[in-house]
Amino acid sequence: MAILNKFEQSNSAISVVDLVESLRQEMNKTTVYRILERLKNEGELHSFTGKDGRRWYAKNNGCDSNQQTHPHFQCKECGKVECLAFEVTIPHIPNYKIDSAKFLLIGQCEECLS
Amino acid sequence: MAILNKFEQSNSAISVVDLVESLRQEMNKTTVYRILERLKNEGELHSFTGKDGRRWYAKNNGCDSNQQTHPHFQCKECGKVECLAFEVTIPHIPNYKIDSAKFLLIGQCEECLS
DNA sequence: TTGCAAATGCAACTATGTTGCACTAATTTT
DNA sequence: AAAATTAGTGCAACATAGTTGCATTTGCAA
Repeated sequence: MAILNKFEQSNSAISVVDLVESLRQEMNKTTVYRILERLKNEGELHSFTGKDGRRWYAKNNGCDSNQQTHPHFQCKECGKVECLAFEVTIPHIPNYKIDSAKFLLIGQCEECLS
Repeated sequence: MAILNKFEQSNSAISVVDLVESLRQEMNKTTVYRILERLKNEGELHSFTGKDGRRWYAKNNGCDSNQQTHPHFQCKECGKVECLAFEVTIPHIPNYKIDSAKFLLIGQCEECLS
């Protein structure tokens, strides 16, 4: 479907805001939200929160166990978000049960630095 | 001032929503937002985003350099957020400049587990 | 064709957070 | 002490992300 296409074409994460906007003529925003949630439940996508508290989605390329997670990077200048290609071990805390972790790095990307 | 008191009394982080609510009779929500931002700039507090994208604040107990950050933990049952008492090294990425990092662990806290 | 379930559209709503502007301290200056 | 500047507060209106209820459409199966 149209939404998955968007993720095939770009390797970056895409914000829900952008998706709703760019699909405005094809489908309703409620539909976009619902499809994204479905794709997440089906394991095609994963979601996380950007530096401003808005939701982003990205393709699931295998990975993401209970022990490991990959960080995301957001450029504070252009706003772009990427999945970083390495895994981080989720720390263990005595007496707590950790299900998942969100690791967001904020800074400047290659293009914005030059 | 009244807001700092709230943070002295509790060691957990406090969500802006809770603060606005609990101070409703003493001050306007705009004022709460502004004071929180000021305390953050002055280095008294730090802010971050909870699992649902809402903003939380917590006391600054020294620490938080450019190289290290402490993770936050949010209980998915009771919603409580805590600063974790250890530091995590912020990874270095070639050609990128990393300014800061947000590390949020999600799971169940001691009380909710028992 | 009929009937049912899943998917979509639409409008209204909720909630977080922001902004502009007026008003009120609190300080400083003369 | 009076006037003038500055910082802090309140209020209302706004902006935007995300959700919900309900009606309508679509697709598929009996």
